[in-house]
Amino acid sequence: MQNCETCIIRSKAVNTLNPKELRFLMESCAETTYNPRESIIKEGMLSSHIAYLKSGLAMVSKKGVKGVDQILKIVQPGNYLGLQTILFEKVNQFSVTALDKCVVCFIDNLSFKELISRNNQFANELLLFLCREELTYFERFVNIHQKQIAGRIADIILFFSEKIYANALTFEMPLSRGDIAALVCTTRESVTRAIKDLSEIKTIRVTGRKFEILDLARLKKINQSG
Amino acid sequence: MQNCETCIIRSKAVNTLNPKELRFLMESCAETTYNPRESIIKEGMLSSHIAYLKSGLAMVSKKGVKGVDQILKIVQPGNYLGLQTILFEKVNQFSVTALDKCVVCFIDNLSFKELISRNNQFANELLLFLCREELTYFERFVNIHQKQIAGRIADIILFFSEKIYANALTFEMPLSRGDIAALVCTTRESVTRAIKDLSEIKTIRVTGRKFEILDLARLKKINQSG
DNA sequence: TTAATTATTTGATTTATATCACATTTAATA
DNA sequence: TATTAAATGTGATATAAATCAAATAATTAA
Repeated sequence: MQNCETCIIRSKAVNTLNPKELRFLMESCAETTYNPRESIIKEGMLSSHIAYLKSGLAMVSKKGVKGVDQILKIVQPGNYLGLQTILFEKVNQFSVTALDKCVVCFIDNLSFKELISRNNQFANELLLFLCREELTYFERFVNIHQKQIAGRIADIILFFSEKIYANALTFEMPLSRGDIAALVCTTRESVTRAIKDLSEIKTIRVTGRKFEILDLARLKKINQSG
Repeated sequence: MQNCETCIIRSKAVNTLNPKELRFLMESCAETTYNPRESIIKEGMLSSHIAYLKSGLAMVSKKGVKGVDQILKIVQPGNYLGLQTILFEKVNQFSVTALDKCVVCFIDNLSFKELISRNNQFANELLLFLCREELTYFERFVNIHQKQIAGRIADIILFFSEKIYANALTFEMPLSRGDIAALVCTTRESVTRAIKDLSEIKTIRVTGRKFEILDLARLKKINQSG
């Protein structure tokens, strides 16, 4: 059993719970640690719990018609993972894989639903969470097709720099070239070439998985212009 | 003021309201009728209401980096339109346009939020609605890149036949060739060509906007195989 | 350390689709 | 009904990116 009362990365939703509800949550909560590349949620498997990422970095992916996995998003600590599956209790509609060492809290579906119907502030926060997520997908959907590969690569480099590594200009990319391809809807080879192109015009410097942004303004421009 | 009490296309969420709450909803509700191609919600404009599609067909679209509008989805009666904007009260993140003659109910944001916090069954139904929507987007996102144009066109023909026109094999397409392009992420010309290709192998017959499915099995196969 | 995988890079080639330019049909308006 | 405008179709061409194939580089296992 976890101590949700002292958890420092509690979700906004959990923050709305009263002491009694929080104890109820604690009693139906279990914490697990994952190594990099370990599967946290497996698409097609029976789902019984909602996952909450306490620490580490994870990715959400889903199989398409060709059987190839596409990465839907990178998840940071403080986010729910299987929220959308509350509906389809039966099977997971996507996979979640650890990129770092990850600490994940699991809450069983039933208890989670119980909290939703008990506390409407809790439900409200979840609503906001889902709305925000959906708008992010809209953005992503609309842009991924209107940009060519260099633009999309610029986009994810900026994403990691800004969103994941707090505006660091140098960072270690947790994704392989193949992962990046699955994230921006292209092939491994095209990712390599796009990175090479961006390097040749001195916008970035890349050695293996170490990424360094040399010309932030230009990178942003490439991201915008596609 | 509308009569929500007798509305036959009430959302599952609204069905959870008690008589008092329903009256509250009615008092903050206004109904408007739109002609085909009329704008119901305009991206970038200040948003103050949540829209609910009572009848007709509408499309949700959003501008990408290139300034080109992409169609995110086709909305059928019984669905909320601006739900995701509850968060960003300021501006609409997408546009909604009528395809048919549409009847739309508007509820002001504040009253809607009030209902969420008053009735947790209401909030719960909205949660389920958003979850279902998100899973649909996942599906769409993952597949649109793994299929080539013929497969995507097959997909939307099947979508209209099955989902919009109750499995009718003959139907009037409410979208122009350009709209279809915006929906499946391609160009007007490529849509024309794909339709021509499908027609030549006698899978469909198309005259103007009249679509007829001749070989359903084959169309489904093309949809699956990409 | 060496061998054996696995990941990445690079070049050559192919292909699906975008783009351009123009013809034709259909719908809207005077 | 004639005139204009908008939507659609069609061919030629260009191009971004996929695919194929093979060489390096980097990990992992023995």
